[in-house]
Amino acid sequence: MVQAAMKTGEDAARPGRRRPESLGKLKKAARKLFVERGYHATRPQDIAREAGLGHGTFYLHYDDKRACFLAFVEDARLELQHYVEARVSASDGSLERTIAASLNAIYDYSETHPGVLGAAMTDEAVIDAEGVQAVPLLVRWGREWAEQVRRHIADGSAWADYDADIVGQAILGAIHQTGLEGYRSGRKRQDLVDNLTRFLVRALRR
Amino acid sequence: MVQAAMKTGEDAARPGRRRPESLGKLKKAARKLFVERGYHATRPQDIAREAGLGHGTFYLHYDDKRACFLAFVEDARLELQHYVEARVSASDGSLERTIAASLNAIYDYSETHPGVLGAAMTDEAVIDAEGVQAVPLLVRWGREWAEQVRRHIADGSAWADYDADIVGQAILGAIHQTGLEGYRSGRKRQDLVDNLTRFLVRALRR
Amino acid sequence: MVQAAMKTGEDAARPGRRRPESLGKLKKAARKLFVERGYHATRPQDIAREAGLGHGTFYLHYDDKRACFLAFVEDARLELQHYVEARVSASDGSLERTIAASLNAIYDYSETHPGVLGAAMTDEAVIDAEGVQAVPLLVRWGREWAEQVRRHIADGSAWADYDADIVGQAILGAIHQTGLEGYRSGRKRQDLVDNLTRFLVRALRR
Amino acid sequence: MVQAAMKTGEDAARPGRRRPESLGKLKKAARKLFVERGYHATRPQDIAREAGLGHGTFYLHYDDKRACFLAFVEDARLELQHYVEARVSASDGSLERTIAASLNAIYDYSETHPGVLGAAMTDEAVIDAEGVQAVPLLVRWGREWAEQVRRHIADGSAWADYDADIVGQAILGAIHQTGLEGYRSGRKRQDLVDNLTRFLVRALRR
DNA sequence: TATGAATGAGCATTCATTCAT
DNA sequence: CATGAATGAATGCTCATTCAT
Repeated sequence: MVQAAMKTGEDAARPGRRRPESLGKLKKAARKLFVERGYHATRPQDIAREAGLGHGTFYLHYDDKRACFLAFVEDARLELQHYVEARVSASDGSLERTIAASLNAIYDYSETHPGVLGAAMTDEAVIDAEGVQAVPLLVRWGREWAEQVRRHIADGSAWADYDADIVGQAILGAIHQTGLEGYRSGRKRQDLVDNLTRFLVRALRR
Repeated sequence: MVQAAMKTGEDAARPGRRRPESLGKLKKAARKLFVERGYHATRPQDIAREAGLGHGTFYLHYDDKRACFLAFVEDARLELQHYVEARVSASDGSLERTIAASLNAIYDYSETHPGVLGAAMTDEAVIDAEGVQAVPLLVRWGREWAEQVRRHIADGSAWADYDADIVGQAILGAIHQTGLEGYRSGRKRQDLVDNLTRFLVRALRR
Repeated sequence: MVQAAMKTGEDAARPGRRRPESLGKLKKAARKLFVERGYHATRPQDIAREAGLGHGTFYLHYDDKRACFLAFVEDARLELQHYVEARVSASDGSLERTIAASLNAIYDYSETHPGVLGAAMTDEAVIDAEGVQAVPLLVRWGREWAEQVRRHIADGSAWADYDADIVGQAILGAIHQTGLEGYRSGRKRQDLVDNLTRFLVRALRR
Repeated sequence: MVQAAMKTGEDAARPGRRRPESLGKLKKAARKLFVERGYHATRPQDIAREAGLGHGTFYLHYDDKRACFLAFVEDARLELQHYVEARVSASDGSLERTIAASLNAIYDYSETHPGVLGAAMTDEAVIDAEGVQAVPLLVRWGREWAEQVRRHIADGSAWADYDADIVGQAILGAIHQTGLEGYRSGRKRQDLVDNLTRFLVRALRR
């Protein structure tokens, strides 16, 4: 689904028949609009037009608006995951470096993809009254932090009296809220990273 | 349930000439429905009927749905503030006690007013596409924590190398996220308070 | 539901508050359009406009388009019932007179309410794929004929070897089809009544 | 299932150059779906997929959905006609035998092709708001009955005071309605045939 | 001859808000 | 002060049909 060539502008390979480049266009358009206007103010029709496609084409690729938004969220999640994993695995495993690397990854992502995280974290309760399905994005990320905490407890670098799940959520919450407000009030990124790293390291390190 | 105040915000209804009964009924009904169904799934008409009033009466007291929601949020904010202030001022001023008292106040409020904080924190971007006005509730609470942090830095009980504003948001974020997910997953309140108190005290105390 | 006065054009009584004349207007408009265009080609919006009302008003009075159509059918059924009952009870009870009176009533109704019966008999399977509810109008009318047949069998004026239910449907079917096609091809009403009366009387009378 | 004919109507597809396989598949699929879901709930796309063909192929064989439905109706009409002709010509020409043979043919067809007659008789007003074209199937069948009646009047076996056209429609209506409701309510076929034969014979025979 | 992605007019329905009473 | 009938812009979604391949 996006292997190489693209007909309209690039070069057009000839394998199969036609390239389903529409989905790619829709994804890009959806991200742009969800970020710019938010979920409620974005109509499927707007996404289609932004993608240069007809209204109906949207429904060829997504069951409904909700499915499109969820796909956007999932994409963002995976992208951020790659960012973080790359930075973290490049650091030594120390608590401080892990945290700093994670924070830097998140801020890098935020800077190169402005607004995406904010849009992707739209409370799911808000996008569909019923069928609240799945675990919210923030909670999933909190669980990943819980995993980190567990690891550091196990290797003796973090306090053993913590409940990793609770502390994982706490860390994620601190990062999230700091990032949101830091962004709003125009704080310098290095200050945010420094303060937050210090804060979290002190909270965790035995 | 809150008759005085009501001028901090923007609605301030009709100042209460004779029987401000209707406003009280509407407030109660609005809180009930915003909590039960959320902002989008609650219609002014539903609020009016729940209050036992005609549909039009709603607009006698609120300019629009948004104003009604904002009034609900403001009320919740003030109520929680009273809870926290009462508990905190009853404790000695130590960092640990202050934090523990705050957390207990928040959890007490959540238990006696189930769902209210969750509903009140509905992202404002969601309730009005344009004119994102006002500072979100969470940020305001974060600022109050920043104030606390500043105090503790001043009296030497907290690390002086912190930027109080950043750390204040971090604390609020940790509390918020922990509370949300703790509620979702049914954690025991004492575990939440204990872990979080430990976490924050270690992060702050010099 | 249309008792006397009418505000807009007639005279406006002052009893209660306001007259729910909208429902009456909608009923009239719905009948007109269902008759002229059929169920599928009539949009709720068209009905509202025809009634001189806003789109939304339609949904103040009917849950949905289907409910509106069903109400139209029910009204037509009752009206025809009154026509038939009046004519039949005015005749002596003889088989021939009963049949002729019924047929005349039906043709009178058709002439004074052109197209209504045709529209009202729209197959219900057609108006809603699911929830085929209720017994089709034709079948209900067939049952009323079955009742007549049963009576005539009981008093010895009709053949006792008939199953009244089957024959009731047969009679109704003969009337229906004859009426439809007679209308289409412009047959003289008296010819239809005469032939059909003869046909049914000979079929039934012992 | 019907490969010859197909030119009585209006579609006539591509005359069958090479492999008219696709048309056959489409016919089968269309019949299945029109019977199972009805006209409105069946999309050309569904028919094509059911036939194992691409969506576009549908329009290679039919001008539009309506033409496809009409072809289905015509096929059913011809099939039933063959059934009836075979049975009727096998009987002696007496009124009673002719009627009984016809009824049996119809019920045989209904039993071996469940739902087909019901679907084929979908009111044409319903399948196309404008250009009500063509004579409805029922009316055409009514005319065939009129022909029978004329014959029996001519040979003296039926009352001469009947207008054959009117009575033909009446007969067809009685058969149709009885069949529909008999099917719905699960009447035994023999009862239906017996009662209806008696009913019609008595109505007609001088 | 066959395909299926693309289209966009069209539809039923909702809901925040107004205003005559 | 209170009412609730009325409004109509707006929304999410469907589907018969076309056309580039």
